This record gives sequence, structure tokens and C-alpha cells, in this order.
Amino acid sequence: MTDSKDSRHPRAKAVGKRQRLMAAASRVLHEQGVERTTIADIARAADVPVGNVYYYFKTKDELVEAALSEHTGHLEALTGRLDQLPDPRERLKGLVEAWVSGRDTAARYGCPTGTLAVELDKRAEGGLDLAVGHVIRRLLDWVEEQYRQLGMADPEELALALVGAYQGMSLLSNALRDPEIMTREGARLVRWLDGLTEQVNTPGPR
Amino acid sequence: MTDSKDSRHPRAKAVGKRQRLMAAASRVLHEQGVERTTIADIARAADVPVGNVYYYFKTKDELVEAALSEHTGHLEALTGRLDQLPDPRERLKGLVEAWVSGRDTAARYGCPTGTLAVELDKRAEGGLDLAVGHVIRRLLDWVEEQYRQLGMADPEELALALVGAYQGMSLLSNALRDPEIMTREGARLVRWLDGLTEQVNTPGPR
DNA sequence: GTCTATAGTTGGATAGAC
DNA sequence: GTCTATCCAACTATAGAC
Repeated sequence: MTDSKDSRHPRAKAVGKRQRLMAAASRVLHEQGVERTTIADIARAADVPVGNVYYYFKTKDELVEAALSEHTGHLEALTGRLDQLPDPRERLKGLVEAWVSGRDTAARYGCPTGTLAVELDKRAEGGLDLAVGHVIRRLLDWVEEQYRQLGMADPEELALALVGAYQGMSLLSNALRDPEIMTREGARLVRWLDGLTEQVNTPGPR
Repeated sequence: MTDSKDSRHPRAKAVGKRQRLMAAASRVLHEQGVERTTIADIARAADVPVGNVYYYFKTKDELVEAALSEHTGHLEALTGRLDQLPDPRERLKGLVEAWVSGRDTAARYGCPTGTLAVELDKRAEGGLDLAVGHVIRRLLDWVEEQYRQLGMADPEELALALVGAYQGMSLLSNALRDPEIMTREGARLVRWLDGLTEQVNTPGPR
């Protein structure tokens, strides 16, 4: 937002603030967790006066929902870029590389979507917990499609194993505060993807 | 507590209450999450008057710590039982079976230790986050030892992969509310453990 | 559309009677 | 050791001036 006082049309500033709030919500909720984050925290991070937040988001849950849709957006953007690659195997390897490139964040705060899923599961109201499930489902489906294109048997199972491995290594890396776990496990997954044709079809943890 | 008013020695009732509080804390914190759980919730679940809780645990964090040590206890008990088995491979398979047998709880509330790790990571104070790391480390070490006894190369890596797979499948199963994910992924892990010897694993002295 | 002030509620923690 | 009453801080959400 370089032009913070422009006079395009009435909407201009509003949209800017809404976007800033969404981005801030996504970041702060990930770092501090949903329950520990106050509306004031998000307002501050977005550089928006506290009271004004409620003009854009009527409840805290709506902010959480907004953060979730940010995650969805990032996921779509990533898979969209990977879809440019001609080979499904390269697409999957690109996905793993993207995960590994986020190792420092993962080691410090965990996987943004995964930790959100854990937190929202405990949050009874609003069915937000099911919404996270949809985001994860979407990733699962994309991965499954790649395996299908590779002609693998049981692509659904393989997708669960790959995404599960990512969630698992993120959690361990976070709990032990060690980004190297992401690097090592990522390398293992890439190695496994490379050897796919030779393997039967079950991806052991190796 | 059938004998709730016995007169053994002053400690008798006190120990009972403390134990009840620990067990209740462990269960309720897992189901509702740390932040959403109030002292009153735990007191109610343990059937102890609210105000009395503070006699046993001075802060909420101490209750969380107590719950964590309950988890440690369960883990020790499990590995202790598995250590009775003569074959390391059977011990690992027994571990996976134990995980799968908890599928319904995992699908509803996630892995007790894993979700706790995620939550405590966001909880700045008290270094409780590092304490969860120790529990996970302990599991990792035990698994690593089994692989070592099997003569596998890089047992540390294999331990990370196995425990990571468990954390990942718990999270996915929870996010998608599907216990079958635990069953399927568990079967895959067992299959992989069974085929271990046939697999190549870095040629060299074993 | 923007912002301040504040209402209303919840929950951790303590004081102190029994 | 047990329990009640209560203090106090924090936070969501709203009312209403500008």
C-alpha cells in the first residue's frame, strides 16, 4: 500500500485495509495461535485502528476464516505454478521442495494449515474445523491426481502418505525446533519419488 | 474412590485428588485444547471443588505439566510392555498397532502428544513447549533403538520417518474426521516393517 | 467509512474463613 | 487440608461521535 491516501473511488482504501487485515491475520494467527491472538494484535500488525476492524470483520471467527482463505489462495497459487511443469513426478518433487523451502517457518511455528487444523478442531463453534478439512482435502486431491497421471496403483493411499509425511515432519521439526528435519525428510521423499517406477507401490517411510 | 472418607493417614485423600486431577487434566486438555479449558472444567471432571485445585497445582501451567507427565507415563508403560517382545520388528509392529487402536480418539481429537505440542508451541511462557519435545524425543529414541537392533542403516532417519508418519496420519485423520485413515496408514506401515529385510538399505557393514 | 470509549463477560489467581 | 468469595486482568464486541 504505497498510495495510502489516494482518491480513486471510495472502495480503494477499504479494499486495501481488508487485504492488509487478511494478510496480517494469516501471519499472526499462525505465529501466536488462534486463541492467544487478540483482535488488537491483528489490527496492530495490519496497521489498522482496533475498533475499525469490526467494520470489515464482524467477529473473530470471520478473521480466522479469512486467514484460512489466504492459505487456500497460497495453495492454489503453488499448485498452479507446479501445473506448468510437464511431468507429474516433477510436479510432486516441486511440491516437496516448496515444503522444504519453508523449513525455518515450519520449525518455528509448524505448518500453517496443519497447526490451524489442530487449533480449530478444539474450537467448537462455527464449523471452521470442517473448513480446514476442505483445504487439506484439496491438496490431497491434487497430489492424488499426479500419482494417477503417473499410472500408480492406489493413488489415494499414496497421496495420504505424502501429505501425511509432510504434516508429520512439520510437527516433529516444530516440536524439536529443528529445521534440518525438514531438509532430511524432504530429501528422503524426493529420493522416493525418483525411485517410484522401480518400487512396487507402497511408499514405506524410506 | 470408594472410600472417600477413610482415615488412613492424612495423605491418602490428598494423593487421590491429585491423581484424579492429573488424569482429568490429561483427558480434558486433550479434548478441549489447552486454551479452551478452564481450571473449572478440570475440577469438574475430577470431581474436586474449583477453589481446591490451587492447593495441588499453583497455576494452570502446572496442570498442563502434570498432563504432560501423564502422557510420558503412558508412553513408558507402552514401550515397557513392548520391550517384553523378543523381536525388535515385532516391537515396532506392536507400536503401530497401539497407534491404530487409538484411531477413534485420534480422529476426534488428534494425537494427545502431537496436539499438545502444537498448542504449547504457541504458549510463550514456562518453556512447556520444550518439555513436549522431550517426550517426543524419548519416543524417537526408543524407535531408533529398535531399528539399530535390526541392524538397519541410519536408524535415526527411520525413526523420524515412522514417528512422523504417525503424527501425520493422526493429523489428517483428525482434520478429515476419518478413523479409517489410521487403519489404512497403519496397515501400510506394518507392511513396510514386514518387508524391511528385503529392502536395500545402503550397502555396507550391517 | 473511521475511530474512541466502554460495556459486558470470562477466567486465572488469591485471601481468608472453616 | 478444604472451600467460598472475590479481586483483577484481558478480551470480544458494541454504541455512537466524528
